[in-house]
Amino acid sequence: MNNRLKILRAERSWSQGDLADRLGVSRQSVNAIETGKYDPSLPLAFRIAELFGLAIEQVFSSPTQHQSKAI
Amino acid sequence: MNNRLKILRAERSWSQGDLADRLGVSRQSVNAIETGKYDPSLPLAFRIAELFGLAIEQVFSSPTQHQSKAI
DNA sequence: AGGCAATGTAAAGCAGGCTTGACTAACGGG
DNA sequence: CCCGTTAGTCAAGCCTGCTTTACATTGCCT
Repeated sequence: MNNRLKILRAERSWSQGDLADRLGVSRQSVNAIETGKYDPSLPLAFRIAELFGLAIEQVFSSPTQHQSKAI
Repeated sequence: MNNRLKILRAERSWSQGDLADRLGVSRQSVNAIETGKYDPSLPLAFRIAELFGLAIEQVFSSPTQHQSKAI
């Protein structure tokens, strides 16, 4: 499960701690999700998508889905 | 976290066991998700959405999002 | 050099997702 | 009436998401 969290966060110049506060989770959770240690729960995935104003599919990509190679 | 799993499943005339097989989880997991006992993991939510050809947001609705009252 | 912010990482523990196995109840078909 | 299918539920156990605390590293600023 890849995700664009690090990019979206960097676009807004937020630290991992900033993002964690906005999501109501710990900084370590944000770091673990960004570095692919584990996947967020579905409710947290919803909060993340809402925070960035995107659909879940635009933030996270299932490994079973094929990726578009270019933007 | 509400979901339309039961409706989507009924539209296809699948039993909980059928759906569980297609998703690669147990029948009890499907039942628990349908009856709101717990939320699926994000990877499972992706598999569910893909199986029905819908976006995750079209299957699950975050409690923080306001629902449309009619279809 | 020393201090601070940001990131990465680890250990221990709690909460929640998911499994298997089993039991119950409702239903329709022989 | 019995049988098979479906659905709901419970219990025990395992694995994963998430927490807190803590430490190491890098880079920037005085």
